[in-house]
Amino acid sequence: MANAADQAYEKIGQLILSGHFKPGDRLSEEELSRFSGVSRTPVRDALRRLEAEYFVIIRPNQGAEVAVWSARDIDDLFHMRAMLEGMAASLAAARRNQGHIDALEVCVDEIDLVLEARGDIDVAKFLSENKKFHLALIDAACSPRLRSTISNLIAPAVVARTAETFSKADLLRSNTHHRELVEAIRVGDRDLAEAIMRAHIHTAARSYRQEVG
Amino acid sequence: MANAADQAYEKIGQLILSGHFKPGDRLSEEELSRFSGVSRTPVRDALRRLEAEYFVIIRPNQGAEVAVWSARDIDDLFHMRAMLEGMAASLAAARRNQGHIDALEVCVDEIDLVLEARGDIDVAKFLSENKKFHLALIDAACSPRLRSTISNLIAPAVVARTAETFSKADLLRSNTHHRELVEAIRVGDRDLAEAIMRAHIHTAARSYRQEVG
DNA sequence: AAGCCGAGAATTGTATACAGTTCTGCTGTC
DNA sequence: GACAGCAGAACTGTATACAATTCTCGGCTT
Repeated sequence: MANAADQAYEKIGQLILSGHFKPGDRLSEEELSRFSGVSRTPVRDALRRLEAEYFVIIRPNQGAEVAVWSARDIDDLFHMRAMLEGMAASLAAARRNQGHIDALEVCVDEIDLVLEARGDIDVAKFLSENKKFHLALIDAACSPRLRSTISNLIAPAVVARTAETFSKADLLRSNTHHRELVEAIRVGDRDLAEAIMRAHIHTAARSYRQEVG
Repeated sequence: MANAADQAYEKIGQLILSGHFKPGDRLSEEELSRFSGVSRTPVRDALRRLEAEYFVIIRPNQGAEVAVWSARDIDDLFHMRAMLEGMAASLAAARRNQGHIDALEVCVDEIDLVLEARGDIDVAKFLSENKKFHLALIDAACSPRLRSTISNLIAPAVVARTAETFSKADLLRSNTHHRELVEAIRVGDRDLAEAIMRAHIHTAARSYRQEVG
């Protein structure tokens, strides 16, 4: 990481994901400063970013704490993603651009490579490639506003962990969705693209609920 | 305003809205610091917030500039608001809570008071009361994640200025929508509440387009 | 003449010192 | 014994000094 703020952001995120800090725990700026090895200034910067992603909650003059996610919060999150990423898919189909479509295809191929590998699936690799696909789709929508809004929704841990308990069949189906989506975008079918994306997210939500909730 | 960061936030927002800084203009931290009368630290804080609301664009190590809004950006913004505030209306109808419904009603009554006043309509007052209604609706949805996401979309100037060119008939119709919406929430009709809200936002988008675009 | 290069200036990023607020726990009162 | 009130501590918020990066512009090379 280039700058101190990103460094702090990464470190704090890890500390939350790893369970070192649990939901509801107080986050002292000085303590985080020691953990991340940078001063309080970039730590504060990182905390504001994490607040935007709903990782932490900041109360003026009263510091930050790790956000508590209720089942309802997670349902709402998936619903929002379904709508907004559905919109992104629709826009991508409307404003289709060859470069962006090519990028999407590369992502889908990469995910297939991970899934076709012999032995156990590299889940971490799948997750990062999957994230790339979703980011590429947002870029294909050519809407900076939509991009920044969705980015804040994708970052949360809940999302990053969704696939950890997926079966191989689930993962294969997921990438089939991706292929169908890219095809719908290529031919410019907005409604189909949007519908596929919504179904894709709602499927993920269902898997998550079965596993966790 | 209590703290320096809010002060800077308000001042910078005013400078952009008033046209002192135009889209694409560079925003120097030191200059903003002089304008707002606080040091660079809270100015930086304010700039990050304004970035989340897409008022400004920040490039690492290269400073901030006033964001340029294309017609497409504004269309997308309205579309996003229609979906998300529609979702909020739906949730409010599902999770209906008397306190929140009462609050909504107070807002609608307040707006009627503004509209029924003799002489010219106090547009500023209408706008602030209208904003209160939309915020009260978000609260009624009882979804903190949705709340913070929508808040970032409501803040932009484009939205705040939508009603400045409305006719009195438009404003009356707008509040009629509000009343119908509250009624739908009261009886727990999620679909109706969502549909009314979406129509309400799309109506605003149409008026905006006729006037500006 | 066009373009590359580098020193200096200007600006952002970070650390640290200080100010202001909130929290804690004791004390005194009823 | 319960509770209000008040130091003192701990923490967040802000200002300022310093470091690192980027920008500017004159001079040099081709």
